Amino acid sequence: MPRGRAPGYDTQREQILARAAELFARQGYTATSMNQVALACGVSKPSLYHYVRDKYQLLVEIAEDHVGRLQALVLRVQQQPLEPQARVRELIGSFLEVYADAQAAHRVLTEDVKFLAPADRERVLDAQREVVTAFADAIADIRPELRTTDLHKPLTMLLFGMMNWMFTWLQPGGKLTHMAMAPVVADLFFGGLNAVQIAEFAVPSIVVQPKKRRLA
Amino acid sequence: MPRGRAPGYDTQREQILARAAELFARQGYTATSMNQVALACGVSKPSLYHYVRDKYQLLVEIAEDHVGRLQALVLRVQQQPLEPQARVRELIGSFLEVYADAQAAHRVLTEDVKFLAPADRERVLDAQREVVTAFADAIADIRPELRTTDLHKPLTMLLFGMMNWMFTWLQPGGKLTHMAMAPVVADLFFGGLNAVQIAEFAVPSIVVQPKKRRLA
DNA sequence: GACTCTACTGACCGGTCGGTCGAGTATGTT
DNA sequence: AACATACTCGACCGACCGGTCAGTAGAGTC
Repeated sequence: MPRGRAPGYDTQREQILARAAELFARQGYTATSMNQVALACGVSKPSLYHYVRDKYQLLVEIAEDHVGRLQALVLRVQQQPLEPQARVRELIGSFLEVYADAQAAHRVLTEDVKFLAPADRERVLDAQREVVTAFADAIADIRPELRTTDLHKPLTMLLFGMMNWMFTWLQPGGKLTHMAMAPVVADLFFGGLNAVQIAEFAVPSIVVQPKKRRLA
Repeated sequence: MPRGRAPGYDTQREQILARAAELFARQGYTATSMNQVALACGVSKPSLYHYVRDKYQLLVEIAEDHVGRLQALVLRVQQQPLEPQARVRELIGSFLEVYADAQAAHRVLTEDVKFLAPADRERVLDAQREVVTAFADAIADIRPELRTTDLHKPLTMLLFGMMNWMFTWLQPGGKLTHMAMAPVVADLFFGGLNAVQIAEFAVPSIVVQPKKRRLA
C-alpha cells in the first residue's frame, strides 16, 4: 500500500466545485465546457477528471451541497426557542446569509436543476420542498387562518420570490448587501401578510363546492 | 418581379418563434439545438433557416418582442387616470396578464439575456429598466419618502421578485392562476410598503456621511 | 533500488453542434 | 410557355463538445 491521497486532494476538489459553480452560475450549466472549468482551475482537462467523475457529477454535487446547507439552516432555526414572528425573521436572515456566502451555488440550484436526471432532480427538489415547508409552517404560526386557505403555499413562495430574485439586481460588490435587505424583506412580508385578503381563497371543509371545470 | 412571399410566411415565422421560446424556456437557450426547434416546428433544418437567420436571432427576437410587450403595457397604464395605489395595482395586474399569456417568452427574457451580445443585451436591459422605473415611479407616488432613500429601487425589485419567481411554482394548468394572484401580490406589497422601516436607509442630502468602507 | 499508486498531461475519439450546399419542386408574374 | 423566386430537403461541413488513452514524473512504502 505504497501511497495515499495527497493532503491537498480535498482542497483541490472543493476549489474545483467552487469554480465550476461560479462558471455555471454565470453562463449556465450547458453553456459551460469542461475545458473552461479546467482552465479556471489551472489544470488540464484529464486532471480535472481525476477529481471529478464527469460534468454531470459537478452539477449534482453543487446542487446537493447547497440544498443541504439550506436544510441545515432551517433545522438550526427550528431548534431555537423563538416567537412566531421572530422565527420567520430569523429564517429570512439566515437564508440570506447562506445565500450571500454561496451565491453561485444558490443560482445553480435555482436555475440548473432542470438538467438533473429525474431521480436526482426529485431528490434535490424534495429537499428544497422541505425548506419551503419549514418556512410555510413558521409563517402559518403568525397567521393561522392561512392553513385553511389555498394561499398558504403561494404566499410562502412570494417570500421566496423576493429573496431568490435578488441575484438579478443585488450586486455582490455594491453598497447594499444581502444581510441589510433581510429586515426589509421581513418587514415588507409581515406588513403585507396581515393585509392580504384571505377569505375568498378559503378551502371548504365539509360542504362540497360546485365544480367549476374548465372546458378543455 | 416574379413572386412574393407566401401568405403563410409570417404565420409560420411567428409559430417558429413561439415554439423556440417554449423550448428555450424549458431547456435553456444553449441546451436547445436547432434540430429540436426544426423538429418541434415540423420542418427540416434548412427550412427553418429559410425563416430565421440563425439561432441567435431567435433569442434576440423573442427577448425584444416580449420586452416590447412589457413596455407597451406600462405605457397603456400610465395613460390611464388613476390614483397612485390603483395605478400600481393596475400595473401588477397587467404585468401578470402579459406574463400569463407569454410565459415562455417571459422566462427566456429573464433567464437567457446573458447569452445576448453586449450591444443587444444592453438594449434589452435598457428597455427592461424603463419598465422597472415606471413601476418604481408609481410606487413612489404611494409613499413619497421612498425617493430620498436607498430602498426605492430595492423595494421595487422585491415586487418584481414576487412576480417573476412565479414560474417556479405556479403550474400553467393548475387551479391558481396568474390573474388570481394579482390582488394577492398587490395586497401583500401595499401592506408591506407601509411597514418597512425606511429611516436608516435615508440618503443624506447635504451632510456628508462618514464613510464606512469595507476592508478588502 | 524496486515497486506502486497518485497526480498530471498532450493527443485523440466518437458524436453533436450551428450552419450551408446544391438540387428539386411549387407558385406567382410576364 | 418561360422564367424567377419561394420554399423544402438530404447530405454534408468545420468546430467544438464530453470524455478517454497511453504515458510521464515523482512521492511514499518496502
